[in-house]
Amino acid sequence: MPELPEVETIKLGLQRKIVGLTIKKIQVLNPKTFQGDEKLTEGKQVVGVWRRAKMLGIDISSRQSSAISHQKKNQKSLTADDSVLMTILFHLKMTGQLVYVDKSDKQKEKRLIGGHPTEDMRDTMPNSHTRVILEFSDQSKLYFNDQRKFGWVKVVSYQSSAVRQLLEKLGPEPLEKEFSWENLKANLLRHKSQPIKVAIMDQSVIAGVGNIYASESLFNAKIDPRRKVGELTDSDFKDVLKGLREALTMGIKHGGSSRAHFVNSEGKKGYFLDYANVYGKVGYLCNKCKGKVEKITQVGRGTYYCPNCQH
DNA sequence: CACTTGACCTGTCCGC
DNA sequence: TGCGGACAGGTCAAGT
Repeated sequence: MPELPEVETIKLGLQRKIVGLTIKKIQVLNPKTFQGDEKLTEGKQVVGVWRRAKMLGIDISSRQSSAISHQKKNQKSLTADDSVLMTILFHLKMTGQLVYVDKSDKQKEKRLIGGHPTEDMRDTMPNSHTRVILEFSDQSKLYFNDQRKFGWVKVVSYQSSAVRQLLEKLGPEPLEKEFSWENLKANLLRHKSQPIKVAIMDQSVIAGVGNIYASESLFNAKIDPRRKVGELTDSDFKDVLKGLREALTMGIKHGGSSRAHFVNSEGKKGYFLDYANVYGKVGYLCNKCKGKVEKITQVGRGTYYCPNCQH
């Protein structure tokens, strides 16, 4: 499931809710989902929530409230602040969910996302797919659910080289202003013979793009997903970056994509797919040209595109 | 090396 | 209705 916009949606939700809370304990229901020492988190305070690529981190510190306002500002970079020693790192892979439940949720407010009434799974937590539960000292809980058990939760130290390597091999964040089409071109050209669709899903080229947004981005860019990176012109690279940013921004705006599993931190779906041009639309008529949207397979994954619009 | 396939898991949907 | 197979947002590791 979760690509950049979905993880970003969760991050934004959690930043509002759990920063400042103290962790009482972590309950591990599926040992294979969890790595590290959960005891290290007990009594620690959440000082920040960040996203990098499709990973989400919850920073914890034993230091009291003074650290919080400072930490809230910039959660992306690994700050030099030595009060942040540990982070709880999550990867949701295909079916992971992070659902936060506190007592006030009993009086469920009816909210709309993208004009749609939303479902709410908070009152059915935990369920048969719950793998890890973070319990906070105010009795609220954060549930990590994952039907397929591909996802993971790790308690790690920033000092550990394993974590640094994990984060360092990721490409740049596509929504950062400093990231230019020249950067994108340079990274893509390391994979000249790959089809562009495959190359933009490579996390070392750009961070956070998965199967849905790869298809949508190339539709925006009017570029055929099968074209080899080495054949693209500068104008194409510019279009790819613009298309990526459009798709990812729209994804965040509509609260992510819920094909089957994705829900935000409030247990509610996202509606980007209602606005998708090609993903999941085989046989539908293209919004732009009224031609037929087609599906092909690349590296074993479905790619959707409009042969008439994309060249 | 680059590229492909399989593995990790569970669930749903579709065709026979 | 039942059963087998394909497929599903992601990433590794191993094989060719």
